[in-house]
Amino acid sequence: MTQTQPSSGFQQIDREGLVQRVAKLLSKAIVSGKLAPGARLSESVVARELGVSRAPVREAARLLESSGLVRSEPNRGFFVRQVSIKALNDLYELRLAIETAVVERLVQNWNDEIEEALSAQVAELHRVATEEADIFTQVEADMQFHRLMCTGSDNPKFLQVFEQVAIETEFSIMLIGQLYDDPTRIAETHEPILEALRARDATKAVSAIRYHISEAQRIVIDQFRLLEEGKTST
Amino acid sequence: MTQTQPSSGFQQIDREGLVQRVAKLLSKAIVSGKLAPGARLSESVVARELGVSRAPVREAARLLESSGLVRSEPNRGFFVRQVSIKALNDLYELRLAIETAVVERLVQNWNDEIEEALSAQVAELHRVATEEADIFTQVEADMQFHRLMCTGSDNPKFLQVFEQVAIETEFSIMLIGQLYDDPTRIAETHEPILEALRARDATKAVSAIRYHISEAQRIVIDQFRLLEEGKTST
DNA sequence: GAATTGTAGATTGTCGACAATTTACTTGAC
DNA sequence: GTCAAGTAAATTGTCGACAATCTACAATTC
Repeated sequence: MTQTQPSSGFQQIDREGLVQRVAKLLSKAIVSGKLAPGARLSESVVARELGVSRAPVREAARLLESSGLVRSEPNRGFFVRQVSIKALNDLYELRLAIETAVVERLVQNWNDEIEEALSAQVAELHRVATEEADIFTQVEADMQFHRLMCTGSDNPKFLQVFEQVAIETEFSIMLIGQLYDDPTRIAETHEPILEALRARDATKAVSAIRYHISEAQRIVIDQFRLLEEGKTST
Repeated sequence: MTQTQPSSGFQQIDREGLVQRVAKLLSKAIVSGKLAPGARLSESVVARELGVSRAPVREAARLLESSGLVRSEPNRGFFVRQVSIKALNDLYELRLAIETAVVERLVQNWNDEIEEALSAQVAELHRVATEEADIFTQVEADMQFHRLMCTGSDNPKFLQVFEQVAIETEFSIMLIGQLYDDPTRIAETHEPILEALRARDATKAVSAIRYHISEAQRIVIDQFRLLEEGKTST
């Protein structure tokens, strides 16, 4: 039983392994562009940089490999995968396939708990759009909505796949966020999905999510193309 | 340029790392039931058993973790996941979502090369059904057909997800294979898919794959339920 | 001068050992 | 007898070191 202590007011201390922390740090460095795409990431350099041994770095790299952020070549090490226009396209195709299936299941096992969670998350999306300016918080909130949908689908495998592409997804949402002048626009795009789910209308929900993802796809690709053109011309 | 030497007749030698081999061995041990579901898999025991150090075992376990065959608890180690009826159901739901999207793309970028590969694989399915009795070879051939479809979809992420659930998929096909009295039946169930793809009929192809997977799902669940009942009664 | 072979440096792959943590058992108090 | 605390064995987490492999460059041959 995972009963929490009666309001001891203590926060859970750093109960995640070194491997996870290294992986998080690495992925942040990659999506933020600190590590150039295609660059070899040397185990010893990373290990020295973070002040740990090479073993946890290797395991973290293998973790990131399965989420597609780095690729490994035997006896040659790990390399940073580059996000290409095609890769982003492929990512959204995958998300379309997964999340379509997710909303279909969500309509089936819709209940108050899920409704509560998703509604609250849309509210949160509006809140962070108005109160806070931090783009990263907004991206996190957007991700969380989709994560909640996957969780609610009651199929852990959907969530698992989502988490695997989560980092790239996060990266792409960041691109979207930079495009919209009005941050509340992000929040609004999620409402039709929630509405269709509330009505338990499978057809409507599917087309809502398809529209949502396709629009995001279009925006991300456009934005990314601009970003690349700017890079090559400078 | 990856130009092959002019027919030197040499075969590529075992160019995969120790980690991959350990992972393959472990996964085989799990799906074959040698390692009981829920059992803790001790690093030192596995390492000693295979005659290697613990480091490659740990990395292999982490690899298997991302394919959902084992789960890890911090400071407690790795445990083999149990395949439940629900897990199999979930697996097939995921495959349905993925492979539906795959055939949709396959219809779009259909070409002679893909047609050749898939046709050959169906022929291979027939061959192993008649000539050889080895169930494992048949399962491998079945898997390969679906893998080829994912490859042909030209979206690496689909293939990636497929490979992740590959081991469980293999396990489930094994169950199907044991059910059919006539092994050629497996080969035949793949023909409607290929036909629809050849005709480049998206609607037909989607319903063919949906039928194929749903039937497989039904059979696997039934077979697995029998297996479990037999276990509890003995 | 171009291509091949040889060699030195660097990097990954694997290992055995020690530290940190968990687990199972024993001991003791009530 | 039950519960708690303490303790020892076992297991995982991390590390530094050595072996295997790759990369880059120099030397040699044609």
